[in-house]
Amino acid sequence: MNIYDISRRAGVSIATVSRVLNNSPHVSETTRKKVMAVIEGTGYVPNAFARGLGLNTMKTIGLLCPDASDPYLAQALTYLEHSFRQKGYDCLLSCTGRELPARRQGVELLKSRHVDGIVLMGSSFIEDNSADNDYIRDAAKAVPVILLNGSFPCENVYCVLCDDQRAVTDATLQLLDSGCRRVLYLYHSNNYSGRKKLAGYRDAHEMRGMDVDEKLLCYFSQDKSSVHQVRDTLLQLERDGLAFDAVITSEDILSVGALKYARMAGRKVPEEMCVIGYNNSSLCNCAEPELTSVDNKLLAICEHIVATMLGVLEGKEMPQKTVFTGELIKRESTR
Amino acid sequence: MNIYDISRRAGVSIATVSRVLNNSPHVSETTRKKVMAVIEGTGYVPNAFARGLGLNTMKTIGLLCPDASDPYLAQALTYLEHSFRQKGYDCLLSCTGRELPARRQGVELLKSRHVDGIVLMGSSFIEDNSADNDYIRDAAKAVPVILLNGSFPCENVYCVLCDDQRAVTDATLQLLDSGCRRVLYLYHSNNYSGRKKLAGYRDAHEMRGMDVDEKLLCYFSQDKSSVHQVRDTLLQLERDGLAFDAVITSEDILSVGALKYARMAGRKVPEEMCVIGYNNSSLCNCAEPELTSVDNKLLAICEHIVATMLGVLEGKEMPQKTVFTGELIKRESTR
DNA sequence: TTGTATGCGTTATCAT
DNA sequence: ATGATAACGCATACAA
Repeated sequence: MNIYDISRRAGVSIATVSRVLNNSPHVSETTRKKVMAVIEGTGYVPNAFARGLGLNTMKTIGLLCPDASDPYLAQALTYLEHSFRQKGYDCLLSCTGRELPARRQGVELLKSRHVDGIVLMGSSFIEDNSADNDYIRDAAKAVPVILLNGSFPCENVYCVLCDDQRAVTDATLQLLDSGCRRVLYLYHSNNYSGRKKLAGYRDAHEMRGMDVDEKLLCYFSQDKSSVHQVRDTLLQLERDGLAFDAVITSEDILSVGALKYARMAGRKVPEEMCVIGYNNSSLCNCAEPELTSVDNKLLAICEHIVATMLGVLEGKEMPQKTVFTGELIKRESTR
Repeated sequence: MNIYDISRRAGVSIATVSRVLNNSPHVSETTRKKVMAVIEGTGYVPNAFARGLGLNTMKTIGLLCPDASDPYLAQALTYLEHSFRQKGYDCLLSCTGRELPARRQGVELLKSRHVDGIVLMGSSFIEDNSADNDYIRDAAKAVPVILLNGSFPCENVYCVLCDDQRAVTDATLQLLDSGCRRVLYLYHSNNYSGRKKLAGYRDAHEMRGMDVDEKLLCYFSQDKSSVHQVRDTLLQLERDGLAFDAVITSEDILSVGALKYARMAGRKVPEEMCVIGYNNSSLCNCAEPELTSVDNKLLAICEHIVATMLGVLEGKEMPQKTVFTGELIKRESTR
């Protein structure tokens, strides 16, 4: 069943059928009704591929997601997909992992499928070595690219993010001002966002005239950041004589590990030790005690991403960079 | 840059370029090299829409996911997308929520985009009222449909699932045989899978010659199933005089709520009360104490879904229904 | 082995 | 207001 069949049955030309389909104003009411009747009677649906070929778009957004099973990214995925679909765009998903070659390949794939725009989800996309970001610059030449939680000044690349540095500063100050003296910092990324958070940690100490003990900065590689790994590492640090009375982490999951440590070491939270996570993910309510965490405004970020993408696709001028402010959500793991 | 440009620059016909592109054997090595050189020199990529129009496929699988932020479905999403992409198929994602009209619309959308196959993720797709499943029968007339954790006998619909009933029976027996006498059952779905799990709970009691106290069956609606809601409901049940010494739930998240209750009520887990979840999701390690849960073999299910889909698309005969057996993963919340 | 011609199902540009 | 026809870019049957 194609447009020719419809035109034949309705006794009009395919041009008229097409006009009815795209509700062009240049159709008489009578013929419109006649054609619509045939369309509904046959259940005809226009062929999306042919339409795509003619218009050079299938109204599709490519979502590049390092890991859809990460609660934070899964939440973002849900928000983005929902909003885009509401606006008439479908989402092509590509879970590439965090390795550069795979990400590059993911972008290549999306480009080859002629998506209308690409969203890079998460701060892990920007590499330090500028040349390693060429695949993004390249993609931006073809379609608008939007970064979720990343900063990358480039034509046709738009950035929507949270001020991580300030958010961590505020969170750290909260710890210091509530009496904590040695705040352990756990992180598992050295990328742009990761460095910003670390800088926030340092800022807070500087603001209170305190030196940062570099031994308090504890890095976990992505694959070694399971709850148990973190717990065991902290137990070991304690045995090695490292003292700390608070923990702040770059991700909620690391904080859950810290809470596990506290329980095993018999340290009361928050009385003897405070913990603050980051992302305000669904883990916060599941943790015991429930986790104080930085809400980095994911919903607002996602909505802004969709609005920006649609604006760009409509040819409007859109802000290259939009920054939201994080907010500390206090629960049971802090005083 | 299209196939005509390439053919002109290479001094051959578009047919030859096409042959090179699809590595047909009927091309001399010299011309192949000549054409490849031009292709690589220009960075030409064939237009996916035109190709789709001609072949009537863009090698795309539609994933219908009620909620990508659910840890279990997010995990499935990751597995499926990864496997499909490895096999050369891209995934179009549609997070429709759990309401019938939206799901119906989601299927419609995927069909209109001519996906090669559809995966319905989760047991919430099959309605009790047979007519309400017509949209699935309808979709199956156009493309193969695969159900993740659902059973639906229908031509061109394939089912891959875990034997939930038996898994819950085994889990419940484990509780009864370790001395628990009053096992509370928390669930939040009355669909096919939900009823199977409940039946498993009843089976276990029957096998041990015990009657089921209907007051121990506690339903939570999807939107009222937050950790806190569960905790508060259990506190109220206890105040109302309902006695129970174990909890088994249809989802891990409900078990987390039960653990929250235990802590607030001052009941020691597992000494005074045991808890078993379902799905063996990432929440299990985050909970305190860590949650014993039924592993329903998600990875195996997803891999089998992909294999089945590819088989069907290649015209092979594939099993209509494949059942995996769940496995109880013991952690700290049981004796 | 290579080239020519046609179909795929739309949308858009002209005429009328 | 409507119709004829040309793109759109590829795959492929058929011819050479």
